[in-house]
Amino acid sequence: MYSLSMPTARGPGQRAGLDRAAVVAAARSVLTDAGYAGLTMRGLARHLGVAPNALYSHVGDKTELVDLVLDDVLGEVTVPDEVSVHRDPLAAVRSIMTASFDVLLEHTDLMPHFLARQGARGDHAVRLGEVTLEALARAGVEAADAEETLRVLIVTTVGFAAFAPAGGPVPPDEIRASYLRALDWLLASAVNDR
Amino acid sequence: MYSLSMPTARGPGQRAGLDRAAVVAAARSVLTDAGYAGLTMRGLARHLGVAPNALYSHVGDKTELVDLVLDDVLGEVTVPDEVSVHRDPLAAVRSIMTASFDVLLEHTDLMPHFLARQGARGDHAVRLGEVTLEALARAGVEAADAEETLRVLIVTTVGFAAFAPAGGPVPPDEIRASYLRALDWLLASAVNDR
DNA sequence: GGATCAATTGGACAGTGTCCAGTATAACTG
DNA sequence: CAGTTATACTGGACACTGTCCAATTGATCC
Repeated sequence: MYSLSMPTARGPGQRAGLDRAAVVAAARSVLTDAGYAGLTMRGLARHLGVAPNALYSHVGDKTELVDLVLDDVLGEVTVPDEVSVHRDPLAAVRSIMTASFDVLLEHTDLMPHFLARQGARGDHAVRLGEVTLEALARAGVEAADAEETLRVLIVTTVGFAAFAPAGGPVPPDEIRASYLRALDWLLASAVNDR
Repeated sequence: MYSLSMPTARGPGQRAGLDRAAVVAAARSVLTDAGYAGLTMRGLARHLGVAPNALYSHVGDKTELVDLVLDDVLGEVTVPDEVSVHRDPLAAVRSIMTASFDVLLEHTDLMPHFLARQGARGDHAVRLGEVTLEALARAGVEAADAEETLRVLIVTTVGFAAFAPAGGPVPPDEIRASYLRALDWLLASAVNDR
């Protein structure tokens, strides 16, 4: 699949059947087993059997690429349906957050980029935010406070995910435990703080 | 001071009177008014009127350089003295955290790097951690829980600082308000959670 | 005063992201 | 179905980046 053979099988003008989704998927794959430092436009192009410039037909920028990967990752978070949000909104919030956390754990490399970009603005991220806001409202958090609470939850989730990479001094499961605890603390105060 | 004139005033071997501290200070200055993207070894060397390689006599790496800048920044946090820690430990914790937050606010660019490095390990950072741990213990947090609480506080502080850059969608003072609130929530739960 | 160590420079190496000008293919139009 | 237009892709380059090596000079120590 890597087309290490046949270095130049295509002349200029000939299509490779590339696709924005394919580029994002490949980037994500490279990212998982080579880390952020290992994600380079040229390397990615090599993996796709394509000249480096070809990527710029589908992605404006490396930054945008990483943004897309990030939202792609976020798309794997299973959002609780209306009824469960209605029945136990606090559990729904907790579920969204922990699910996001676990998904982000697989791409801790992206968290610094996430923060540098001041949060994800992709479709999936937006949807997660909306559902969470709704659940918070149902849980009894005032509309004005809900947005702030959401911000706190996001910062905490992303922050902990950023701290969790395997090579670090603190083992990931310990980080996860700390995260869950912090989440409990925050939610407890958020609903009682009025 | 920038020596834009006299491009090559020195031959090989001649000293420039450079210093590790001077390099760090210059890096910090560049960082404040050009951002992380504007901090390049070559540019920094130019500001110091020195060849790029000269920096490597005082700093092993760009990564190490940024680490040093970070700890230099943290050195500006005023640590509460023993007596105030003894008298009102919770206020001491809050003071350390908010002071750190405010200092980090001036270098939000560094926060992604901070997270990518999984925390600061410099002298100043260590000292802040020790004092905070002591204050937490005095506030009634068990030794085992104190470390976890400290971790939560750090992640929150750094995370919010990372989200605060001026260009962002949310104004900095609003971010700061959210941070203070989150801090209150966390501390309240941390001391009651036993 | 002579030897040793550290700071500095010139020059280079291997990368990086991204742009410009062509070329061939696909899609659209009449 | 023919002709035009938009788009995907390549070759090749540009302007960078961090960092290493060898040579040279200044400071330091005995």
